[in-house]
Amino acid sequence: MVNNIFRFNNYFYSMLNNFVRVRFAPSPTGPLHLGGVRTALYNYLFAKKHGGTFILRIEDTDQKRFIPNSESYIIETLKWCKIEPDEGVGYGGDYFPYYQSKRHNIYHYYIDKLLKNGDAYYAFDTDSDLNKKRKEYNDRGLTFSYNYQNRMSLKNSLNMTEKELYDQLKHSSYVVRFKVKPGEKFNIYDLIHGNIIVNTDYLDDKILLKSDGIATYHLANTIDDHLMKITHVLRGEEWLSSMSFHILLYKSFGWIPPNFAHLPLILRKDGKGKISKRNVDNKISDFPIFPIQWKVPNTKTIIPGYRELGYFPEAFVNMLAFLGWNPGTKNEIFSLQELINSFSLEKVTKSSAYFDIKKANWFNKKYLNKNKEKIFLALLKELNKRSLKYKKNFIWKIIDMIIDRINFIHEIWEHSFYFFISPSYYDINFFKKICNEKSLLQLERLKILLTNISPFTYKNLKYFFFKKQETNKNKYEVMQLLRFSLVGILKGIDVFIIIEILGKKESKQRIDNLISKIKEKIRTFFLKKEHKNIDLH
RNA sequence: GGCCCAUUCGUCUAUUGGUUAGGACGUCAGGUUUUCAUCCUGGAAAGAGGGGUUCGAUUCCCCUAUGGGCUACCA
Repeated sequence: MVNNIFRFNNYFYSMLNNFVRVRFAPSPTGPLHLGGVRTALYNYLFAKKHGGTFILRIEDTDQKRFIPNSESYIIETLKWCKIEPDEGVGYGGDYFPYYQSKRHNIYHYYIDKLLKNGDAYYAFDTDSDLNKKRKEYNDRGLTFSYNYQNRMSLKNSLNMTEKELYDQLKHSSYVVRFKVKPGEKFNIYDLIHGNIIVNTDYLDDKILLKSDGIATYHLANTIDDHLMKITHVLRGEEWLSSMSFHILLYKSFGWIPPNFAHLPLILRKDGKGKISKRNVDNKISDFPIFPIQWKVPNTKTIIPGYRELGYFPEAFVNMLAFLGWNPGTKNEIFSLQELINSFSLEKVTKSSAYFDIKKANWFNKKYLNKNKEKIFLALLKELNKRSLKYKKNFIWKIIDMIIDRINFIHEIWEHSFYFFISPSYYDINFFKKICNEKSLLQLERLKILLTNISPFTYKNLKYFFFKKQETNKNKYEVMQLLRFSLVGILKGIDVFIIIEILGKKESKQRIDNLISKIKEKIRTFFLKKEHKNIDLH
């Protein structure tokens, strides 16, 4: 018989009372990655959607894996994304402390309860004891599991007299394990995955309290979620397997479990598992996985994040939201407020996703127009760097002409420099092609043509080039030469706009520059040739 | 190996028994731009496979395959 009791928990109750409390609970073991930020985002969106509270809790139960600066990294990331917590580490609240490392006495209080009611027991097996067992099982093609089948033959309080137990507790270190009752089948309900049938025969007796006296994630997490009145647990799918065990814990304490929603994972493109913060070190990932830059401790290495790479936080958040969730509309550009308004757990996908950096870039481009002020500042910075002074209006005019050609702010200079400075570099392939007398002649003619054009306006320039010069069969070539001398590459906006903006004098000067460059090249070429001839003799 | 989850164009996804299976990114072609990009128009592109249930399955069930998670005194 399947027990259906956990399907109807406090979900409807909490929704009806507009009382939603969710938590984002990372461990300080390094920087957050894409998946972590998305989990935080969904928690935030869900909380805001229901007028609830978004809590930040630091799960620092593993001292060995602690990495300094993780916490500040997490908070800075949430700030950058504009999804700040209402409560928790760095934000205060009535359910403090929000560090699990500061809640030892709480966990001990509750573990005693479990010990007393027989749902937990002491275990004294050492690492080497267990490793030996694992090897034994492995040699027989089996997997060792500390469970109901063999717990009675292991070193624990279940098969000790009171005196033996007393002596052991006095003299050796111990862990506390949860005692799973075998032979039970029940239903657990996940808001995204639906009903899942659990058979306790497959569960193992998980450790609740480590030998250093610190609670494991499982215990701490369960107690904290209850005590902090968390209504919905939104976390990564890697926790789905532990959910049944967590439900059992709630049951043991006599508590109503919160609602669970296990979010799909973000997978690596190479099909080798979920993304992890370690991917960056191994250079496995083909896309950046950190939201903001991470300074690797004890080294000088700095790994740039999306912020440093030029992504707007709004674009980053928009893109992340759509990776595993979809409102079903055709439009995909959503502000944070729009995301909040349309967010729902029912629309979260069940399956894992592969990340596509090209789509991320497209999202960023879509946010360029909303960040024009920042583009202006970036361009101004480039000009200041070169001690160039231009009127505001002029700079804005250039930005308006260039904005469609870029994806990121930092691309503005390479697409607009030619309005401010003469090209310092010529595209080598095209330059090679035009290193000849014919081009020189054409360039000289161009100069004369420009000299004669008056007034020097876009309209007039176009007229002279196309109408008056219609006998010229090499129009295309001439245009290329003109653009090349002005820009240095065969790219950029309408060449007549460029000339008009540059003016007659500057345009002619740039043609002259190219002429002398070509002459120089031809000269050195012949010199080399002569040397070769001499060498031959 | 065991347990669990998933499976629609290359990628993100829509569709909750009846659709010419829709959109977005990317890609390709054409147009505009005498360049390049933008932009516009159009094209190619998907229900993992096999069984059921049904008048009818992408949708429900089972099996297989594939991918993923968990299987730690890590979270």
